[in-house]
Amino acid sequence: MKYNLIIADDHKMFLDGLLSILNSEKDYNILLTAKNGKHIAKYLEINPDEKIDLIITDITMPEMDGIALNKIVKQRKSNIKTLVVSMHNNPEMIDNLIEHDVDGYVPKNAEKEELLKAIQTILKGEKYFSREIKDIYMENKFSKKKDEEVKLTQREVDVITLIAQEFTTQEIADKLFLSKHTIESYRKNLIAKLNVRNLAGLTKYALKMNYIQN
Amino acid sequence: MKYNLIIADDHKMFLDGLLSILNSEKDYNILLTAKNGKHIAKYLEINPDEKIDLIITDITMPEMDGIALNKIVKQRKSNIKTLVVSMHNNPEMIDNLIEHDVDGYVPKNAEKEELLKAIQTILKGEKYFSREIKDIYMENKFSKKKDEEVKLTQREVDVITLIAQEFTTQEIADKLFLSKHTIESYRKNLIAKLNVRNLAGLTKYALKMNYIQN
DNA sequence: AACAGTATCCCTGAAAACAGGGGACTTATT
DNA sequence: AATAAGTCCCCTGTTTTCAGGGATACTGTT
Repeated sequence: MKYNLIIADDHKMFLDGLLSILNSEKDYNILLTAKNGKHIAKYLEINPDEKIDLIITDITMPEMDGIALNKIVKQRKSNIKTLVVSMHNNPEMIDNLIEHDVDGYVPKNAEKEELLKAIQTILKGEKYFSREIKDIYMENKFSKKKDEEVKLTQREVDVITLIAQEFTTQEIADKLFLSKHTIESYRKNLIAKLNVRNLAGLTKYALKMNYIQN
Repeated sequence: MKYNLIIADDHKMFLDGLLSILNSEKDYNILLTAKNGKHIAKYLEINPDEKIDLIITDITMPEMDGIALNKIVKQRKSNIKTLVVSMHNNPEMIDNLIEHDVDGYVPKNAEKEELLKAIQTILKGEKYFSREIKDIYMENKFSKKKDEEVKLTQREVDVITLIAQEFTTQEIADKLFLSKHTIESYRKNLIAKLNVRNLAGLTKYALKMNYIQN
């Protein structure tokens, strides 16, 4: 029985590379390749019952990035594994992905042997993170202790994301179908929670956490 | 007679992809692959008489990047062609490379057919630039006026930098020994000049321009 | 001498942000 | 059953931002 794989990467040549690596392995069947997460999300929606074992995805892609894709996949509790292959190695992204239960993370400059090992490990039901990624993650966790870790709720993330996109309180209220008072409360709480002084601080936090792109 | 190619890319998986594409073409012989420009520069130094037809290179690499490598290759007047394959498409890099007489530029999200076409075209002695790259280059050349409009004065840079650091108007006024009205004027002008809506927009601009670090 | 650009300061008035409270309802955890 | 956490709404004020004006003065260029 072959494993069914899906790959998302907007760099076609990289995709070709991945395909040539995986096609020479007889255990893997590539179901689908896509240049952004949206295609895959749609595919999952249309084919809810198809057996999909693993989605390999880049992080930065147009329309829907790997972080959003992983989130969608993991929210549906469908036992589809996810492996991120990326050249980005910033701690917040890694943190975000691990918190959303990604199954593995391999940098793009890894050897193909490592990629194959990662895939095998994940398909066995274990996690696989490259040494480099683990180091970055740990380093980040240790230095976080100083600044006392803050965790935002989903709603708070929604609000700060919109704030950082330059929407006014009233506009955000309209978008989320809430009262403007509520949004004001959220902003107030966010400023207190994140220990910043104003919009500028919230915006920088949102950027650091990759809630928005710049 | 086969063509001799050299490839430089620090992403090994991408390198694998490129190799698998080129190995299935019988006209090309891969002399060397390297994960940065320095290895190649050294190789050229040691083997000054070897027939090398084309160097395919990424831009961002550790130690010596593709821009520096291209510069070295083109300075020695050795008739070695250079093709850049990159995911970066910022106008300044493209400009720089074209000025240093690179022979071609293909984005990493191009199809493999386009890559092969680029290689063939360059080996015939012509230049090859993807439509996308040409567009960015032209857009940049023609819109110089627009850029000048968005140029900030030193004082404006001072103010936006402090704004993005979460200082209030009064604090900025104190720091710069100005009236708070002046700072308000600057903020107003900045918002108009940069075509943003509020503090969040200014903050993002300051980050993009590296006036502040995040 | 006229002009463009920059830097500085001021005004009004409306809109938004911010500080610092309270309360109610839902869901998850203990 | 009690508690905690999260979401949502509201109030009273004060401060700040923001839009749209105008004004003076210095500098370098034409």
